Amino acid sequence: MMAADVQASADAGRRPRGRPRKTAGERDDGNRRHALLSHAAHLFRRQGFAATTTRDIAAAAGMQSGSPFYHFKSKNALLFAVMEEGMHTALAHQRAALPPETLADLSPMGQLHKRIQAHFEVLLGPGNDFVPVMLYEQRSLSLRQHKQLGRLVTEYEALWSPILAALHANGQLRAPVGLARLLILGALNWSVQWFDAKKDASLQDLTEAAVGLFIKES
Amino acid sequence: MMAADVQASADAGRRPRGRPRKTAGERDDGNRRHALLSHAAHLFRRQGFAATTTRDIAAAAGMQSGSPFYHFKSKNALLFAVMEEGMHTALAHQRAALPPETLADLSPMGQLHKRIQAHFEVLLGPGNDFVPVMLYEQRSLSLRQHKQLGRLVTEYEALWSPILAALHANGQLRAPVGLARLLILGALNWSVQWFDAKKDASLQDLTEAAVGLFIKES
DNA sequence: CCTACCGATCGGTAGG
DNA sequence: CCTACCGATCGGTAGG
Repeated sequence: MMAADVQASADAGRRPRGRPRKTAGERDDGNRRHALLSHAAHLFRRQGFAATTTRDIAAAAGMQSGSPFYHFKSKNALLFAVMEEGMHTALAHQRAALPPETLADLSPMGQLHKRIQAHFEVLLGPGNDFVPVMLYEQRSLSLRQHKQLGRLVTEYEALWSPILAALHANGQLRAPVGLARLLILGALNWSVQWFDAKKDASLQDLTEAAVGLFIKES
Repeated sequence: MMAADVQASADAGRRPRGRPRKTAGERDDGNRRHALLSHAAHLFRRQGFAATTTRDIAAAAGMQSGSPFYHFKSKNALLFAVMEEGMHTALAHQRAALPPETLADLSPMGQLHKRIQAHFEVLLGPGNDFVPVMLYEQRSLSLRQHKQLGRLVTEYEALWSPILAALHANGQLRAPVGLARLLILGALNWSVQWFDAKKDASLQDLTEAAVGLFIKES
């Protein structure tokens, strides 16, 4: 579900006990590193970046307080890595949900429906803390980090613009395309604040409501 | 524009120089207290609550590091006071923009237009940091604070529901009223993230775009 | 509201 | 990745 869980422990031999020791030739770097990432994402989302300590993250991953800095050069680098993974997940999910070669088979409204559905799935699906962190913690990024992430964000927005332009041309979307995109994505992103997987509506209900809200009768 | 700027220094007599000293009988409590509030709002918005120190706030208000605690019992109490003022401002502005007795003169769509415009004015108008802080820092509230603020939020939402219900009955709003309200307010609130008073559109453009996006032709 | 201060915590590092 | 640690900072308080 969530990007790559690189190689776990391939060599499942007897281990003395206690913490796993890496023997020569065994590389589980990606393993521990990603454990840090995903606990960081969870804590950043719940408490915010500034209110989360590197000790919290280390403890959640079962490490000692200094160990995160073996994998990441700073707390900030950890945040950026979380956000980058969030964007990559979102982009991959959108591309899988609406592959370029199937575009011709769907009406603009059908395409928007797919986009909105995929957006909600990544944003509100179980265990996806990476994207919410990306949306709500950009303030804590350095300027260069912000610019670098901005490239991925632009890429993501570009997936929406042609669809909205077609709807606008159709008369199914009033409002200038640029503002419409910002308002629509805002409506979707804000759902992180109130959507509760238990009560409330399902992701499907949400998707229908959003399409109905934005799109005029054909 | 921004709630109450209680009594400034009524007794504008000669002051020795240096910091103002309160002589017996002179009470400028509200004055300094509100200076703290408004600098806190500004810093909380720019840096986030957790990343802002009480020393930052004190310095911005021209005080020493311990002085904010003379006015507020904790950093958290300061945050709550900022949010409460934010909600009171928003409620007051909505009521002024669409007084109950004028409701009958406007179509549901005209009413929604007024509501959206007033919302943008408070959210994006100059010097209004209180509402953005309220929207984006609720995570840092205690449970009782959150509940107390929740009452004001409910009050605010109640200003929208009848209008949306009327539009729904009219056929001008597709999507269930409850979800529509959440999605619409989300679209508006997210504008804090991207609206730049300089470039981009004006508040007026934004309002037109939002109404056009949500509402079907009459 | 200032002065002077405390205890606790935090991000990060050396050295293995 | 752990151990042991440092310098800096932070929220808050006593006492005036």
